[in-house]
Amino acid sequence: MPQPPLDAAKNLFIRRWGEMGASWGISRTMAEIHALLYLASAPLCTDDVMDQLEVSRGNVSMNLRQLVNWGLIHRVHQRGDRKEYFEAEQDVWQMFETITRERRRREVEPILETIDRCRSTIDREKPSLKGENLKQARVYEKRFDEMVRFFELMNKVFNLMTRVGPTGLKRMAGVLEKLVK
Amino acid sequence: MPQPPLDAAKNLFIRRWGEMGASWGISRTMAEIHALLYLASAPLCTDDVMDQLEVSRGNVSMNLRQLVNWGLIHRVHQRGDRKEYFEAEQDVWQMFETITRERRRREVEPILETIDRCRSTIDREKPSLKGENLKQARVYEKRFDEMVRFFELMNKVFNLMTRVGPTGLKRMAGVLEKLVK
DNA sequence: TGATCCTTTCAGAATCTATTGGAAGGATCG
DNA sequence: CGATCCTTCCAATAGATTCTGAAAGGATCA
Repeated sequence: MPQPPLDAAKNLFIRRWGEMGASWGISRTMAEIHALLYLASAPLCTDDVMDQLEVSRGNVSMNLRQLVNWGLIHRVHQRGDRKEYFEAEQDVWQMFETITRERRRREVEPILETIDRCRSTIDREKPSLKGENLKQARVYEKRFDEMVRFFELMNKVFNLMTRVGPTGLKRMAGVLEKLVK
Repeated sequence: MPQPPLDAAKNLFIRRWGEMGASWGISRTMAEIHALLYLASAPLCTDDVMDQLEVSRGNVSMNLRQLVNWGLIHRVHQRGDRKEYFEAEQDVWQMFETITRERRRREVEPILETIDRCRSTIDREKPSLKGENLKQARVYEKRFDEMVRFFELMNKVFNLMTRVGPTGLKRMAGVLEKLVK
């Protein structure tokens, strides 16, 4: 007994959000659960999710946990009910902050650390190299340094972006627009 | 007969870049090939890649093609040689532009289009709803609108970022830093 | 034209990831 | 305490992705 009109929109959004998640590292189901909770006007419990998305209990449990770990959804206790309920972070900017923070921690930091190690190796070996090898070392140095500089600037910009929020960002967009001209 | 010192750094970077790619939607091998070419001081051919990464010819061929499609590497003809060679885009900012453009096209645009459709559905149905359903409709409206606004602002900011490049961005970081205080 | 060299394609195999469903673990209640 | 209700874990399996290797397709050369 679904109410067709609104559910059509809801399901469409959920499906698309799931696909999008899949092209990130997020599993389709995890993204769908997130979408479902994002749209929900009240917290949902495990069974609600199971019914609406038609996935198993174990699967829902796992993915809810991951979402909680990421900080994209929160556990909510409904008084007078033993079940646990979940609700999504509603503020899109908060979501953005959470996602970029997590992704940077999981993806950017390791690569920066790796490049750092690579740089040290090269610095260490460079004095004893000559000819072709020295040339090669110089190329590596240049590439690594450019990449580090890029990531560090990006890090900074994203930090600032989350701190100034949407209003600040809009103002910033204004400034940039003048720069472009 | 590898020259150990530099290869250690190279291989470390390649491996890490591969892992990172995997946590995006990019296959490990594709990312590794990209890393290999990014570090290379001269264009490489299919066999070079096969040898260095120990993957099959077919695999290399497929992934090179994808990388070319993305615009992350370019075909290069070495005069006096029938083979095709490949070199990576060296400019990190150019890389960034390419990647964000592609990802926005593949990921952000579809979701915006979907939300648009969802919005229309709701607008269309809203007049005929009442009570609980109307309330629900209003919640959906709010959520969708917030999300659209977010993506549109982001789109704008990214466009500007790629247009002003690193120098502009640094200047912008300065402006933002003042805003934060 | 035939020989050579290189690239692309693709079906099947290997590998990796996600999902299920049942069993085990904890709470809370009477 | 046992009964009930809910969550989590996990081994087996289903499903998806990636990779291989061989065959076919194109170029270029003499």
